[in-house]
Amino acid sequence: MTHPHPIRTKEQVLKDFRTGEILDAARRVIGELGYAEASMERIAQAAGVAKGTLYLYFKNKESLLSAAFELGHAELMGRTRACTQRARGAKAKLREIARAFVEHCAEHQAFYRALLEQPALGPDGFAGSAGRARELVDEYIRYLAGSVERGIRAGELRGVDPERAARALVEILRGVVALRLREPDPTELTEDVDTAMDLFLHGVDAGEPK
Amino acid sequence: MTHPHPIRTKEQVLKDFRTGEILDAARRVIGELGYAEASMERIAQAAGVAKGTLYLYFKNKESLLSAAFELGHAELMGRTRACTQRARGAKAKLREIARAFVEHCAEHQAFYRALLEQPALGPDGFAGSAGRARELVDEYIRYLAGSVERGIRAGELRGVDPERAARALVEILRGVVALRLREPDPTELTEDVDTAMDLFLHGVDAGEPK
DNA sequence: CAGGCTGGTGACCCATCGTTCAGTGGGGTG
DNA sequence: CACCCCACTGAACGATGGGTCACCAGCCTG
Repeated sequence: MTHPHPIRTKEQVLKDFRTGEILDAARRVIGELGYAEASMERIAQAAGVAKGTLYLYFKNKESLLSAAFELGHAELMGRTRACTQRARGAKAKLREIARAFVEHCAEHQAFYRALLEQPALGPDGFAGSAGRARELVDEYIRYLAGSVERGIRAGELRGVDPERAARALVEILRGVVALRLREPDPTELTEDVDTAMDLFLHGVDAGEPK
Repeated sequence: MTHPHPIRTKEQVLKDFRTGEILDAARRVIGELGYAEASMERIAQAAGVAKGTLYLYFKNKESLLSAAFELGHAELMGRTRACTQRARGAKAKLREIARAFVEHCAEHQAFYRALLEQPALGPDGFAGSAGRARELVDEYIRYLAGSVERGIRAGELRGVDPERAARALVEILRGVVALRLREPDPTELTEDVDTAMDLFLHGVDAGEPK
């Protein structure tokens, strides 16, 4: 994504760099102030540029925010794919994925609150980038559903609807993240993830392990 | 709630009536347009009064919206309590509660999207009524946790953390509602609730029924 | 070094929204 | 019938925020 072609030097590189800086600033601002308070002015300030400069790199606010979502999504997907490859067995994979999800959300703080709220939002939600955000969430859920489905075929998980199960897992994790964001540091992250996975797995597990 | 005292006639009754009309209008507008688009102007329009009139009944936007949340919450709690009394056994109770929840959300359409999104919102979320909304959601969750706890003591449910389990259930149902609001009429409501409860119960059930 | 080109600037424009308040009209009272 | 009272109105106001554009400065070129 950073190197689509090894050609185009100088201006292009600089442009990409500035774009990245702005997107990072946007995520920071959204994370700290919440979506509603994330004005173009504040984002520009956080990025150390003037408001007008944002419009040299993005058509408007909506496209800037969409790009910010896209970036966060790409990072999460990368991490998730790594988990899938690293761990052995469907249950272990899902547990790793859950941990990665909660960690990723915690790292980017409240930025993901916005993303997590999105799937329920209405006609245009905020500004119109809701549509894209929903697609990204759906893509993530479909990816998890794939893991669930393979687990089912391997006989490791019960024969549930993979997509609904994946959605339920994401919703549960969303709840965990929401709670963790609200309260300073209630319990260890691992413990929260374990509890959530215990609840989830016994609704999906094919049977008692022994 | 409608009749705190049988005294105070005329003005008071009229005032209560207008207040109710405005709150209904507010819920309608929030439901149809989403929270971000729910301006005082639109709410006034929907209620058939002038914008200024709203300020005769509510101090400001925040208190109006808080009152609207309060109303919806009271309705949901009433329905939920009825379910708790009607059904026999923890699992049956929870199933009824789940159905009532999804139905109630469906009836008030997207209004509950806003409420459901709330728990994850940031410092002040929108306008500041987020704090109150969070409290209401928490109260609802605590109520469910009570049902779960009694189920555990009765040996009907596994010994999980009641509050976390209740939260997980609400989150799962939230996902169901979000999906139903997004797509016209994917499946029968009962089926969705059953699927969700199947996923949830097998994570809480004390053991195989046979 | 002169001149233009280009990325960056921030004051400005306009729309929107929450909130206010001087005015009004219709129903109740004497 | 005249008067007043007050619920209601909606124009107006200040604040805020997205988007624009005339201007500026630094650098490359000739």
